Amino acid sequence: MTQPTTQPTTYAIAEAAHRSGLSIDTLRYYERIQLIDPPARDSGGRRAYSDDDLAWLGFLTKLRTTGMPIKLMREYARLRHQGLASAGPRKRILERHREDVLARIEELRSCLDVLNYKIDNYATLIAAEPRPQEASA
Amino acid sequence: MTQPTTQPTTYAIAEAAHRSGLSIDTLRYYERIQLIDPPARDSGGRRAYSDDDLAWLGFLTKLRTTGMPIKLMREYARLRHQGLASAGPRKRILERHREDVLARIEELRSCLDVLNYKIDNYATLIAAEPRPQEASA
DNA sequence: GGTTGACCTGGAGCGCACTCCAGCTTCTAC
DNA sequence: GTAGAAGCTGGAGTGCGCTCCAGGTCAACC
Repeated sequence: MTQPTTQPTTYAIAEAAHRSGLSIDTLRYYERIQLIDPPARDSGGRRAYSDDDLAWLGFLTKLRTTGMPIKLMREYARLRHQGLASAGPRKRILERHREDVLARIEELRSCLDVLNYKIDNYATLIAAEPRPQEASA
Repeated sequence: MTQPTTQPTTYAIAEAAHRSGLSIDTLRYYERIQLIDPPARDSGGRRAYSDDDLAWLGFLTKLRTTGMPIKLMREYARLRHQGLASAGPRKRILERHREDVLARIEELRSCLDVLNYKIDNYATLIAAEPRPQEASA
């Protein structure tokens, strides 16, 4: 909490990291690779993240969490700067990504079946076994 | 198909790669890091994968697909060599992993909500917009 | 006014999971 | 018996997404 009492709410990088769940290094890294715009700076040249910045970070995090590659996130970020004109392309990126996520969920679910089968199998095996330590004489 | 007509079914590395969906390099890599046992060799010293080998590869692929780190897969592979005695630990690994997969599915699903929201938003925005090219005079 | 701690920069390093390469052997087909 | 395809080995290289570091600045508190 290092606000100069003038601007409503800005966050030092440590606070922004805490709130976004990213590391300080990652925040600077995201800025470097232009995933986020350079945030405002305070009088001492330190980054001062706004609520909007945090909201964008939050959305980026959703995209990362769902496995969108950073390259594509950059493309999305770039389009964002063009405002409304790029709404179509951005929508298409998200739709495409939604398909990927749905497919991924399906993939995971199908692997779950195998896991369940294997686990059941082990359960049966173990139940059938005489206890390993106290062998039944 | 390079079988000497004696052994029932073995597969050259290219065929094994094709059937497992892994690359030839990955098969050799998995062997190097002891995820799989060295397969049999034919008279010329070439790898000859069995159906059992392929089944194990198939299972490994499920684990990888669901994000199990290779280190843990190695641990699982190691336990496997101890036979029935390690059924308990192996079951525990799979149960733990199942939890991870379920959590991951939930995470993806919750991100989907955000994606859907955003996409709807774009749809509304775009619908409200006068067509970009043929501006309404 | 000196120390402490948060933050700054540019750049190097890292862990993971492959992937590629050079140089060699071996089988197959002509 | 020779060309070409497929496979072999050990080791180096790659792409991704961070993560760490050295050396410096700045502000605040004692």
